[in-house]
Amino acid sequence: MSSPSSASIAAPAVKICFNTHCKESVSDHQPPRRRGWRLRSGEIAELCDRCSSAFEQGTFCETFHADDSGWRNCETCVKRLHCGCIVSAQTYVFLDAGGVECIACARKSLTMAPNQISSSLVLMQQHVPEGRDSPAKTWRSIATPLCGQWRQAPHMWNMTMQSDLQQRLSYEFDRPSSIEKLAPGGRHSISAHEKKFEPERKIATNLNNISRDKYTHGNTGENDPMSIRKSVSADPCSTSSLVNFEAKQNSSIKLQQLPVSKENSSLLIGLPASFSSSNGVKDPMNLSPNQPPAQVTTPLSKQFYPQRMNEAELQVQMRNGRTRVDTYPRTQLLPRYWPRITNQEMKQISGDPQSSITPLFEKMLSASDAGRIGRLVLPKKCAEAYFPAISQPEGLPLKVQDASGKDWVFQFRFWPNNNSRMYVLEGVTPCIQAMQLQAGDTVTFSRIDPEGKLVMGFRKASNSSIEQDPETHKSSSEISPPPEDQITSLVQKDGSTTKLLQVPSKRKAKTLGSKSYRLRIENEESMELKLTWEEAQKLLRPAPNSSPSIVVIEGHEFEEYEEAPVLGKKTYLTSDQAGESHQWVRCEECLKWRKVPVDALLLFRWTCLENVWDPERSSCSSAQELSLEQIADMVSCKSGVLKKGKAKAERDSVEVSDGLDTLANLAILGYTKSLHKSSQPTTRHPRHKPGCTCIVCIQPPSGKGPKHKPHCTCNVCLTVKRRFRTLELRREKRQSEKASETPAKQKSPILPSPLLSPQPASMDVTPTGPIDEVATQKVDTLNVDMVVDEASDHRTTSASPLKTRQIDLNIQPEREEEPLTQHQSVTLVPY
DNA sequence: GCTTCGCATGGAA
DNA sequence: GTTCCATGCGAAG
Repeated sequence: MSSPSSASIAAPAVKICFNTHCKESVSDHQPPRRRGWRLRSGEIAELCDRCSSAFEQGTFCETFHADDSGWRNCETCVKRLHCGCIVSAQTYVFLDAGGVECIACARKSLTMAPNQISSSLVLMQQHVPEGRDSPAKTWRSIATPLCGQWRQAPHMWNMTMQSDLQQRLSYEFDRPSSIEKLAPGGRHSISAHEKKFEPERKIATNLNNISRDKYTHGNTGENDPMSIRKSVSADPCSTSSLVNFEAKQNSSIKLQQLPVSKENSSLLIGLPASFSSSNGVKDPMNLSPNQPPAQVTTPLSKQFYPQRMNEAELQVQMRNGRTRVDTYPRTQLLPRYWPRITNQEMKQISGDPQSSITPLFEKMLSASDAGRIGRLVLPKKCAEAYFPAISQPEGLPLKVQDASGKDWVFQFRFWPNNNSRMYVLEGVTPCIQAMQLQAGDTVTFSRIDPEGKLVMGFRKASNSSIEQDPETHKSSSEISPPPEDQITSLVQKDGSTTKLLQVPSKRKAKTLGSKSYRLRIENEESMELKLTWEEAQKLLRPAPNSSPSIVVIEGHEFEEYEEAPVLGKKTYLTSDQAGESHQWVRCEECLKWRKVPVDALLLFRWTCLENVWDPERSSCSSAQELSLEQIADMVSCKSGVLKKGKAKAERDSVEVSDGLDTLANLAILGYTKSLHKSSQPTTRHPRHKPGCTCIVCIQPPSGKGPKHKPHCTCNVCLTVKRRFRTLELRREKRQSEKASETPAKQKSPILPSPLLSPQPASMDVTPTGPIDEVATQKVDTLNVDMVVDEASDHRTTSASPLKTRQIDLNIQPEREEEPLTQHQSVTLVPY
């Protein structure tokens, strides 16, 4: 049985209307109006007058396919679309986020955001089988240009397919000799990556078959798309099969910025050239084991392989339409590496219509990256996708322009790592310092074409404070001008600096793992934890509304607080010429410096309104006493002093730093609200100095130090024993006072008491036997858990986040593995 | 003793 | 279970 297509094509003299629902004959003198849709073979379906009219009016499917499956609605205008046949294949596009959109709406979208639609839509149009929705239906539809392509969720399926197609097509069509390698089973290897995406492989395999068919059937055009089309069977309603080449060729959707030769555009749009290792060693990113060695086609690649750029390769580039760096499926990168630059910004940067900027990727600097080691770890996929392939660990120098227009040369190299590679940029310290970047800041890599210049922008971490949830990002019309700190500097090819709007995102916080938690804390502008012990001591304040009790230990009188300390406001102390000391503090609101009494202990977010000592300057509108110079002197002087003494201070404080970190983190983690409350004069404990024997200072750091024997009589043990007894007695007294009014359901997570029942579940609360014995046993291991607990009196309610927060001042990593016995596990509660 | 380099390790995705 | 990557750490300079 011959198909309609073969009938119409093979026997032009006696033509029947291509519409299978129609048996009308078609005149030989075919007027244009009788031409219908383009077949996959490249021919145009020939229709009778009636069908042609229906087609031209866009009612063909409604007329003839009304009962067929595949009807959907345009996501934008809700118009009914038949997605089940080739007739209407050009009237809609698949959306990245799932669903379909009519071509009219798609055009509008394209006008607004050409780049973000082009490739994905075309690819989807081409390759997505019928009825196969995007696997990522939860992704938000791209509604506005400013939502930008970089904010789109990845379309893994689409991307993977693209990658695979790229491999195969570039392999098959770029290489005249490839015919020998197209024999069945001739595929050399299937990567794990491909195995994961078997459907895509099938599609690509079908393409393989097309190609093979092309050759085996003796078509002559080496790269003639038409010859391929002819080899494709034409089933008018089989959009589920293979590739709709016409979708690309005829669609009004054009791939922007893609120089595509007319002849091959339908086949080769989006196909990459590829970098390859200079020595021919296969790079993981090389597209095929048989990939030609040097399809170096990008301007960027000129920087790396100028000698390899020849006319033939340029032709390849032109044929392929896009360069390797352009076409590497960006969505294969982890979202945290997606560059957050919108099309608008790119236009703004490129300025010159002949040039364009291509955001490549970005990376938030880790502590290691920003540290003095001078190595910036590059995400592997980014490095392999956007930087030149390197085969030797030594790598090669890479010139990158920074935001100030200065050129930097980094060594782009890798280390072998777990059968893989770890890519780094070496020698970045000067650049990072010049940009004043630190851990948590983000560097962005982009490329300006046609120069191919690599540019390195940056974004300070302070953006995080204004980051929005991408789920709630606004449409273009709602977007207001960006705050200044959302602007990233980037350098144009002429050296001038262009400011880039950085689309806020919440991604950073999401991608920060626990390992990076400290990093995040460090980025909290308001939480400057990069403190020496002495600095931190000055900043610690008793929790608001907590009243101290006095305890005397070793002759020292202590104020004990039952709540965790909070961080106070950082201030500067100065002395005037008369020798009088002043304390200077900066208002959180107006940033003006105010003078306060030396002994004033201020809130973390102190403002002028709280300047009770100087009514004239208790408003942000009041003038500042200090000149800018004086402020600069004061700050720089103090900072300098701090830095000078930093090494020593760190050494001095190392033994308590862990406890301090924990204290500080604690204050941040759960009690930021406390920071805003008033703080009263704090502990009378003398400043912690070397030699201090307080319970904090005597702790060995992080599990270091000798284990204490059961009958150890050292200062630590004696102190702990004493304190435990004191605390226990006090607690018992308190609890007995409350016993009558507190339901038994109140389980103390802290300490046992005859008045408490049932037995607490917490491991920290399982002592039995005499207090002293328990205390001694606890001291034996010196696993002193300082339970920061509101639970002493009214604080035993479950609502308190403090309840379960523990500070282990004697951190012993191995402790977690040690099962606590009933006797061993007891918690001391220093107040 | 300090810095740099290269690799190893282990937590996170 | 695998891969990635932040960071630790020892060797070498």
